[in-house]
Amino acid sequence: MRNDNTANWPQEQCFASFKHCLPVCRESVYSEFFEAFREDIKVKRESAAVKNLKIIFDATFELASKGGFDAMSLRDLSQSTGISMGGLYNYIRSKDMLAQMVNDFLSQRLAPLAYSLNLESGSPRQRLATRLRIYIYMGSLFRPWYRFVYMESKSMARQQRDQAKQFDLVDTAKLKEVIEEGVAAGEMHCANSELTASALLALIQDWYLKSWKYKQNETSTDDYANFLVSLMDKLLADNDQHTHDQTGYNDHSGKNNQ
Amino acid sequence: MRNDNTANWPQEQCFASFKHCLPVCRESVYSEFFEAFREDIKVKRESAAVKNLKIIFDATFELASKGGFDAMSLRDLSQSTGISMGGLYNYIRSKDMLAQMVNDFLSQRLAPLAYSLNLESGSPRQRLATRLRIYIYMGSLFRPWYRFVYMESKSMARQQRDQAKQFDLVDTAKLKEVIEEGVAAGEMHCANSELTASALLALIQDWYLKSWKYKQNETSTDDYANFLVSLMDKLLADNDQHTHDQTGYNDHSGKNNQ
DNA sequence: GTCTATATACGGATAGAC
DNA sequence: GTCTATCCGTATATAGAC
Repeated sequence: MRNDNTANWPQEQCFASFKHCLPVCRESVYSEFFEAFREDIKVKRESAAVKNLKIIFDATFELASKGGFDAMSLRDLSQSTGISMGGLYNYIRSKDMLAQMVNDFLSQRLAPLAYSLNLESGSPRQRLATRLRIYIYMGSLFRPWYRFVYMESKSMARQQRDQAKQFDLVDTAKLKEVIEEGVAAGEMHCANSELTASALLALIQDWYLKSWKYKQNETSTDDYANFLVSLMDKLLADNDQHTHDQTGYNDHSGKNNQ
Repeated sequence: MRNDNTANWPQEQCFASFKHCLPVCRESVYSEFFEAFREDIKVKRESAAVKNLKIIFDATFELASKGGFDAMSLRDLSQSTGISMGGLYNYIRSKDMLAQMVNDFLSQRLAPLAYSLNLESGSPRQRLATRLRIYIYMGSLFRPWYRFVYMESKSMARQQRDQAKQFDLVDTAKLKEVIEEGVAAGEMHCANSELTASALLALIQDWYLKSWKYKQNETSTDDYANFLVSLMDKLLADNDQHTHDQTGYNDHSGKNNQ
């Protein structure tokens, strides 16, 4: 369903071009999903399965987003999808597994897609900007998935829970690494790369966590990505003229960080 | 239990001085809580009530932080507190009310405390920095309360849920207002005050949402507050030399914002 | 003021008809 | 492949003893 001039994304960095290069789109995602979980899904006819998977998981995201996954009963889900309780169990092994499927699919199938794009070319500054954009674009495309995993990972088995924290740390570390390459190259300035990377990640997550807010004030995906990149540029600017004076406030920034 | 040179906080802006000026501390908070909910609490002897309220709510925060409020059963809570099921119902009207008490106490009692401090003196830049610090310091003092309300507001009654979003918008608007004063005064530069305010709020929230992470990398409250203020200074710096060039990327920032 | 025992309902899961 | 009917555990909440 997609072309694969995948390796050449950084041509013109906007949401539209990103979608065009990514090998999966919002519409084809449940075909991938079916393939990933063939073994667990009792229904074997692909057309029927894909159709119902979409109904079931879209409804799950909807219901879980108000009240949380734990508050959602399978009876709610049954009613909301029009699929009977017994029917649901042909698509999921258990309620817990339903959550785990979302988590696993996002972390093992969707998120890695982004890394199939070419991330390693260009200056550190360019690579950092590209990374930020990819996170935002992925968040826009698969927002309910990201949101669900962020909000509900705590409800999952210990293994998944630890994994979620691990991903947070890994993502932070990756951003930090590029920042430090930029600093080493003399292209950036940064007093605390750990906290700066953390902040960038927090702003990435805010994009899919507070979609209601950004929808309300009509911030588009490209608006947000552009804002985030320009924020990054300001944070990492190399002007040593430390902006304003510190106006009497004690700045212990030397103590920051590990 | 506290002095009240409340009106003069912005003396030396660090966590220690903030705690000293605030009329409530972590230890006295459940006395305030008891007073706020006298009517709902069947136990009338204050000493016993305050002691058990602390046990009950601290345990609630602990249990809700892993698994979520909805996944926590009152049996869990009973076991964890050493108070019987029947006993618990002398302190709360229902499980739902338990969550609502946290929400109401934070929004009506704790959060307003910060506004008793003097926020209106100084330049816009100073006032903005003071606001950011207050949010961070309040987050450090009452982290479980803030965390709970952020994570569990979706599980509450519609009224509380809408209120939580409302507070987010109000906080954003307040930050935005000060930013725009700074811009008007020629003290700051900002292309999109709405998104900038949103970003600052997201970073404030990250402080109490990801405490595990900041504990792990040994970022202290003052470290984070200082970082956030310096980040703000960079974002709002008035140098029109737009940092780096945009290196081939299309920047639609003119289209940003509503 | 705190406990034990219990009423009542609801949720997850499955068996078996169609 | 989907539905209905049902089992059974667990949850909230309360009544009443001490």
